[in-house]
Formats: sequence, structure tokens, C-alpha cells
Amino acid sequence: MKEYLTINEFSKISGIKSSTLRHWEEIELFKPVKRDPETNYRYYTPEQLIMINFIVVLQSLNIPLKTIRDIDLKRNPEEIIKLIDDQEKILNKELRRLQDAYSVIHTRRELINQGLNADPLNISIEELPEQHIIVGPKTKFPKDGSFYNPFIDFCKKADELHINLNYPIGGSHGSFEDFVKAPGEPNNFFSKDPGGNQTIPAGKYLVAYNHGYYGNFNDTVKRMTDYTKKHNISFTGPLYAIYLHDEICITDPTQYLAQIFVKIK
Amino acid sequence: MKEYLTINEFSKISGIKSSTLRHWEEIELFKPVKRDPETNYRYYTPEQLIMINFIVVLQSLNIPLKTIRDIDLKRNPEEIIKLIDDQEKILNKELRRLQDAYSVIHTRRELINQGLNADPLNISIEELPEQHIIVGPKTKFPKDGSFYNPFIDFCKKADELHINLNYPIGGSHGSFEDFVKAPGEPNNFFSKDPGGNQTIPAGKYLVAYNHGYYGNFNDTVKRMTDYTKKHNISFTGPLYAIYLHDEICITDPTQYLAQIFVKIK
DNA sequence: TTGCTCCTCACGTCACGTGAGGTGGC
DNA sequence: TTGCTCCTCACGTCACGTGAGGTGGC
Repeated sequence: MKEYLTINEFSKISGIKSSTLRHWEEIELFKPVKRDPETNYRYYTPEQLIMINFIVVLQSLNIPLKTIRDIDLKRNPEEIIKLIDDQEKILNKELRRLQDAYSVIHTRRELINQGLNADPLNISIEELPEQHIIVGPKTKFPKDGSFYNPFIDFCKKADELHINLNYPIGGSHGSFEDFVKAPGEPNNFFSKDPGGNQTIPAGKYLVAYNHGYYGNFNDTVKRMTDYTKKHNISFTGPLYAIYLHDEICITDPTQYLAQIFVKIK
Repeated sequence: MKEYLTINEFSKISGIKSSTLRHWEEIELFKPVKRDPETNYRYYTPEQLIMINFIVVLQSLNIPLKTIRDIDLKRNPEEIIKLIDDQEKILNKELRRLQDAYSVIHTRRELINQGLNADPLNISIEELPEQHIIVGPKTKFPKDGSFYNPFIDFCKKADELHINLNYPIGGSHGSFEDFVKAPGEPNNFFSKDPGGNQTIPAGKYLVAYNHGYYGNFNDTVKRMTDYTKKHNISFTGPLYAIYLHDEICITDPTQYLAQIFVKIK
């Protein structure tokens, strides 16, 4: 009859490395039931698998080992239930955090991909789907037109307004004419948060692209006005500019890629 | 015009501690745009918030900082899309892992709570809901009745059979009579996995409790047979025994609490 | 002088992982 | 003797956090 498991046998069955088992013994978190007095070999029992599995679960919930050890010492049903209740709350937060992170990188992926498929020199009329956003407070641009201070204001108020700054950030202008007058000075910044409660409606939009640093729209303004005159288009609602490619995927600032779109009347 | 942000200003807006910002500079992950040549003060710009937010998102996905740095150096749209695609897969795994952990502690909580509300000395007939489980292979008990080897077999085959050993483990006997013959030797071990594809049907069950170490059912067997005779009950299907309170919440092995239940014909 | 914000540098911490050097029975 | 499994002990690593001691302008 083999009653005891050596460290490597126990390691294989539990999936915990032997070095980790030695470490857990040293910090007095989890001990073998027995040590051979001659050889100092560690011996574990199969029912210890129950305990070690529970430790692994607690650890996977990011509970520090010290805390787990302290629980272990004074464990009783009421304490464990309290611990679990606390952890369920923490876990829900963690799940939300990860789902947010997922949503962020997914949204970014979509925009980067749109940028890769776009022809930056072409202006076109496109059917755009509804887009969810969260709009920041009205901007106040200084006379020199620097976007630094308005942007900082936006970032500072983000928390309060539940704006997640991890999503791609864009700027909105009151109208096409506002944009033409001051292309680098949007009325508002917004984050492209798919859970946002504000929406850019679906519909026919004039869509243009621009290569350049934030707020530098070069000849794109002229290209757009020329196009609207030629095709005799007029607009309704705000104009939106959002960076599909920014410093996150491009090293050269002159190659940042903005998408500019405004709804056709 | 204030163009630059000091380390503490940038820290407040970004939510990243200044010590972390210094560390990230040291490992060449994220640098201030400028250093004052006189005072060596660090200066950041608001648009660096975009980048640092992205770094935070990547880090929250458990990507090592070295990897993030390497991405940063050779970033381009295609690479970033590839990175995001890879991370979406990893993130899905992580989400599943956390949801599993949640499910495990939630299931444990339920059982511990049942144990707290139970009267261990009372035998009763109860309406039980359907329970999901995953049953392990048939056990082979040695002559001395030790459950160590059968239990190890169960643990070793768990991975292969998609049995999550983190859930509470129970034992099932072919019938009430089998249990009476050898209470400490279940035909199968099972895990109480709420996602399991096998079920214990809802219905009327005889429910008893037992205080004692694994497989030690003391006088509970006699108490149950006496009860069945007195009330003239007969059973159908297997008998299940599951530990509501085990070493996870109890230090004294003689106080482990098992629930034993078998369906009434 | 005091208070404030920044700086560097060294050391601590957490949860291990690695590797050197040694043991003991087949 | 060789191979194998175990041991201890020291040091490395990752991502910071902390604290000591110093600077420079109001």
C-alpha cells in the first residue's frame, strides 16, 4: 500500500511545481503531512489535493499568499463564507475590468483596420452605421490654438463624466462650416466608447481622410470644400474627426491617419 | 501657455504613480518627451496620455512590460492588429478562467451554507433540485479499504475527463444497499461541477448528515437503516455523499460534515 | 529659514524559478 | 560506478514601492 506521495508525484497530480511547493512550505502556507526524519523527504497525502486546489482558486483571484495563510489558520465555515462573499465582489470588478480591456482593444482593432482599408486620398459618400460615443465638456481653445490645455481639461474631467480614456479619442465640430473655419479646434472631444449613451446616427456621410499630426488637416479642408461645391452637397449635424492610426500604431507623427465625416442633408 | 506636465501632474491625470513612471523610464518602456538639462526634471505632454493608456490596457491583459516595450519599438498597424488578435484569444481564456473560479467559490459557498443550516442529527425527506455533476471512472478499492489509491486514480484521470477538481468532490454508491455494505467505498467519485453534463434528478430524497473524516460514517448508516425500516421507505438510483464542510473550512477532521442523500421510490 | 516639488540611488518585497552542490538507495 | 530522486542554500527576476539624502526657486 502506497499511502504517501513524494513531492514530484504530488506536483504532477496537483499541477503545482515542486519549487512552488517548497516555497509554500517555507512561507508556512502549505506543508507536507510528513517529513522523513532520515532523508528529510517531503510526503503528501491525496486529500491534501482538496486544500491545494482551494489555495490555487484563491490565488487565481489575486489574493496574496499571506492572506490565504492567515485564513487557513483560523478557518471556520462563517469566515470562509465571508471570504467568499468579499471575493465575489472583487471578482465581479475584475471581470468588468477585463471585459472593458477587451472592448477597448476590440474597438481599436476595428479602427486600425478601417485605416488599413481606407484610401486616404479619396473622398467619398458612405453609409455609416450608428456609433456610440461619450462626449466631453465644451472645449475652450486659447488664442494660439494649442490643443494641450483643452485636451488636459478633457482628460481631467474624464473620470467624473465616466469617460474611459482608453478608447480612441476624437473631436467633434458644431458643423462642417465650423470645421472649415478652425479645423484644429473641435468644440468637444469624445471617446469612442461602444457602451456610450450618446450616438452618432446611422446614415449617409461624406467621409475624408487626412495624414498628419493631431489637428493638422493640411489640404484636406480644401479637398472637402472643393468636393462639396462640385457635387453640390449640404450637411446637417456635427462634423467628427477621429484618429484611426495614432501613436499607438505609427511612429512618425506626420503619418497619423484621421477619418473625418459629416452627415449629408 | 503651459505646454508640459511635470511628473506629478502627469501622474494625477494618468492615474499612474510617479514611482511607476520613473520605473518605466528606467526600463525604457515610456519616457518623458523632455528632461530639463539644468534640474533633470521630467516633462510629459498631454498626448502621451494616449500611449500610456494603451500601455495600461496591454498591461492589464498581463502582457509583460518587456514585450510591450518591444512592440512599442517596431509598432505599425499590421503588428498591432496581430497583437490585438492574439490578446483577444488570451483574454477569452483569462475570462473563462476567472468565471470558472467564480463558479467554484460560488458552489462552495452554497454547500458550506447548506451545512450551516443543516441539523446533523436529523434525518428527513426533502425535495431536492436537479444537480449537475461530472462522474469519474469506477473505483477499485484495495482490500484494506483505503480510499487513497482510488482517489489518486480519480485525480489523475480528472484532466482527461474534463473534471475540475476545484469543485467539491463527492462519492456515489450504486444503491442504498451498496452504501450500507461498504459506506467508505463509493463506486465513483464525482465533482459537483454546475457545468457538468451528468445530472442528479430533482425529486424527493432521504437526506442525512454525518460528522467525521472522509469515509467514516459512524452510526449514520444505522440511523438511516432504522429510519427506512420505521417509515417503510424504499429507494431508487444511486446514493450520493458529499462533504459540505471539509478541510477547507474545518480544522478538526472529526468535524467534517457530509450530506448523504438517496432518491425515494 | 521654511515648504514644496522634483531628483538619484539603494534597498525591500512578492512569488516564485534556477542552478550549484550534495545525499542515499538500487 | 551510474542514474535517479530527493535535499538545502543562495542568488536571480519581475514590477514596482519606500525611504534616505539632496537640490532649487519662491
